[in-house]
Amino acid sequence: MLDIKLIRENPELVVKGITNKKEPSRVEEILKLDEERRKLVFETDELKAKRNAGSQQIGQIKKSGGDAAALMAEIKEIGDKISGNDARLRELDEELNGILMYIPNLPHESVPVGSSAEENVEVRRWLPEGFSFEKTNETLDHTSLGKKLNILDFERGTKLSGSGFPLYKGKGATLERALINYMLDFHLQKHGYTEIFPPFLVNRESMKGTGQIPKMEDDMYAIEKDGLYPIPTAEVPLTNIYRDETLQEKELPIKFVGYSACFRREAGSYGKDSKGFLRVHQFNKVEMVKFVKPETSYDELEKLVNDAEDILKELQIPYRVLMLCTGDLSFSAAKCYDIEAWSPAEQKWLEISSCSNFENFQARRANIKYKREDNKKSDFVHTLNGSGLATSRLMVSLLETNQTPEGKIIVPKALQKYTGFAVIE
RNA sequence: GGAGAGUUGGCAGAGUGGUUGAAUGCGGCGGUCUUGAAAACCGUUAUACCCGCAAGGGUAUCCGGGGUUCGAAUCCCUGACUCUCCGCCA
Repeated sequence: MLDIKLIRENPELVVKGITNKKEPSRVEEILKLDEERRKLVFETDELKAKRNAGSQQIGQIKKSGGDAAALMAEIKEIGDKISGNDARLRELDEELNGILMYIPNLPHESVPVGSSAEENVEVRRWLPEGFSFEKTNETLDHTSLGKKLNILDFERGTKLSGSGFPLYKGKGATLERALINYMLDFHLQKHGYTEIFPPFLVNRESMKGTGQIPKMEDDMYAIEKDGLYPIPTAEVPLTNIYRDETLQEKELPIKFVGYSACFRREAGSYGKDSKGFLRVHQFNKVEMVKFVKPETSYDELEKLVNDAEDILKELQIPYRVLMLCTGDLSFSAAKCYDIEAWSPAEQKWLEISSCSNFENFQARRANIKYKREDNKKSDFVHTLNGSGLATSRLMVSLLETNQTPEGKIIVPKALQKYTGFAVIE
């Protein structure tokens, strides 16, 4: 949520940011509603002041045994006017809020202006020693490998739940679990995060807090009977941990890491990247979330990306880091780096992590503040999050990069103590 | 699922429909005293919004939302949550 004051005072700046994000700007509408609202608030507050004074007077008259009927009638009239104004005010608030909830965060000034993914900027890439982009005749894709080695069963996953619900089997299941545990331990031990095991279903307020709702509502699963939503990422519970709370400055930065299953409807994306793990409705992800002071959030973003990259380096997975351009930036993000791992069989890069700084956009929605030590005032924190990492597409790259010409999988060294085996054959 | 009790400021806890943003205690902050500290004493101690250059003023907030009333922390309706007992259950 953007600060209404920012919109009021710098409308052209806001319009520019929204336009660069390829979102509809409704700033004119907002300004009009805001003005009407303020006028009405002023008028109504004055009426209320009058009523309060009158009511007190009535109390005094009654106490001293006088007749207050005339004054009571007069004040009642004011009261009726107030009721009318309040009703209109509620309408205005609802309307204004409704629009504000759909206004995206503004891109940071360092973000390249662009209209689509093609204009994202590659900032670096990392390749293991001796790595080659060449695809040999023997290179199998992850679905073939999964079938051949009997570790992935997409067909039966579909039988159970529908397409996009992968089923891992045998060493595949173990490998998946090992990957999750390995990544969690890595961030805990090497990067100093605190582990959270969150609920996988959250209420509507939480979904609003991080910005999934209302804009992306169609992409979310919903359990209507209970008013709950299966989380699309652990970002939602992890960030909402401090919803409606005020933190102390000395507590910051707070760094959480947590595993969750992630559920996404992927509405409207049928047919795109539908093979195997490339686009699924349920996947596993280890997510990092930070609450930081505003002045440090961009440094923290760089560190966050590095934390995610460290995993890939140790797993010897080729990857590149992209800075997203304004047009590809998500609704809530001010700046975002994507990490993409190389898929030898697909011969393309697959997004496996997205690390974003939301500045105070989420903190405003979720009302997460901190008390400053210098002036004792409270201010919104900045929130960040990044996948560290999503397992499904990582699994694609992991299986494909570590296959031998005979179609076996060599488990990366770092994972072996988690899997208990070194080869899948 | 059934029955009951509850939710008040950072915390504990009082509160009769009428100058209650809210007693009291603790904590926090500032000060006096002290070589320093403790103790004691004195003072202070929320948030949001609106008007205003400012000083300042106003409004709202006692779990959320609606209502009754000239006036609601207090009465009514509704939702959420917590606790106790019963039932069911991995």
